[in-house]
Amino acid sequence: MTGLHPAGTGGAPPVGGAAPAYVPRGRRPSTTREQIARQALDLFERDGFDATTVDGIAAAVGISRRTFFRYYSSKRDVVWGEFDAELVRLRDQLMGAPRDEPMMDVLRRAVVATNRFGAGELDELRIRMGLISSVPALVAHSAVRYTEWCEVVADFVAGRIGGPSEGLGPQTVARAALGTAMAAFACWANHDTDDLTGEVDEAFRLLGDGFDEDRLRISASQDRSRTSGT
Amino acid sequence: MTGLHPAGTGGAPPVGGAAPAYVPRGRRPSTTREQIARQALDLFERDGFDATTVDGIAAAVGISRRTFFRYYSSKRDVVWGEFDAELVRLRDQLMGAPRDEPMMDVLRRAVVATNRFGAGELDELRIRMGLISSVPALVAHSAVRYTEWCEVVADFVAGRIGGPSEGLGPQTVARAALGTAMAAFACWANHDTDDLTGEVDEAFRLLGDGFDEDRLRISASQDRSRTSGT
DNA sequence: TGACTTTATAGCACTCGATGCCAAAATGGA
DNA sequence: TCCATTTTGGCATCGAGTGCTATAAAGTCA
Repeated sequence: MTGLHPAGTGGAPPVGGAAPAYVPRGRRPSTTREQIARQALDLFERDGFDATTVDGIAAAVGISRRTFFRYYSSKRDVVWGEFDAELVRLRDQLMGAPRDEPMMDVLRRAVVATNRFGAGELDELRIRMGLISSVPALVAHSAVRYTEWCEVVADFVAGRIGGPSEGLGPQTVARAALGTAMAAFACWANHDTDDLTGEVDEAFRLLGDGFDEDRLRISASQDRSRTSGT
Repeated sequence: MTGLHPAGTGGAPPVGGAAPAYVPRGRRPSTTREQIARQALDLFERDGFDATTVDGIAAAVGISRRTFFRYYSSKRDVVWGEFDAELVRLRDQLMGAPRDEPMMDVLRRAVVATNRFGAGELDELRIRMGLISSVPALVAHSAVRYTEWCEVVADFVAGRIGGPSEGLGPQTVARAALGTAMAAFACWANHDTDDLTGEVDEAFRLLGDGFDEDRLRISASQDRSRTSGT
């Protein structure tokens, strides 16, 4: 069985050296966030997000409804997985960039870098993103989750151009960048493209060019040739 | 009393000419959307959005809880008022622009035009936008409402550059434009600026310039001088 | 082995938003 | 007065989410 403490499967607690290794005490958790997420995503795919009840998820996992809410604070949050960790990565990417690299280049590279996933993760990610960008309840919730994302970007922009991160400039860049990333994700999740980072990269280049019309036409015609041709 | 049929206060039904004037039949509505909205916004301001219950709103208006949901399909929707009408205006503005005017200029002018309000409306609008951009439940719901807005813009962009409106280009422009508009609104609603259209105009100019760093610095320094100076 | 502490869980009661259903009230017309 | 029409109100129901409490499972220490 899975779902035991990180220490192992009922073995002796780690006693070694001076390292303050965490010794688990008390009753062991009967499941994990990952286990719940897998079950829930299966049900979401099979029955739809709205038709799946928390009771149903809990029953499928073998826990009580009340326990579910101790692992995830809402049904919506299940779809988001470990999003918080990605915010940290984004901030690191943005703050770690050389000061002389153009701001929008840093932004593009950072978003691309934080969205590089292994082939194994892409399938599940596509399911998650497909849900987030199509189920109304999740579309709604996304605005809340992405608020933190915007704050990270706005802080970065404010650090580059001066002034408070609440100013019009940083806020506009942050929200426009968010929209750009969301568009790339939605296109990737709902269409037949395989290249997520490519979509993100392209979208941010369009943004950085101020959505130059000629540039957009070229991008659109490449889309067409890639979809129909070859 | 207000809240009667458009025809008047119990007067004779309009019988004139061949015009298919709507003759009201059946029981008269006991209130209006506007009346409910006013009461609700008062309560939202006084007690906060979450602390205000639908029962409370209904009681304040003098209707039943069930009737409330016949006027607004959710508590959140009250804050949005007659948003649908604005979508029509936006589409008209975009589609009515001359073909040789640059795309991003059309977009900027259209958004500015649809957000020109009289002095009398601005106070209530500020309350609405303040709620929408700060209360989590409303931030969430905004994503759903703004989806339609994005579709209008994406259709316009697709018409300009060719290709489907679901393509990466139109979707990216639409969502980035939405973010830009949202940032301008939030800055106006939460800060001390009076000039809503000015904020929107400036934000879209920044976007159209591809968020040029020098341009952003100038904008930020103007912010500072306007806030502190004079 | 038997307390004792710690941690996770289950179950219950409750609030609130939202929906479906049906009876009752109000209105104009025949 | 009876009828068709429309709005309203009340009720029952569902589902998400929360607070509270008792209990189960684990390690520790004597």
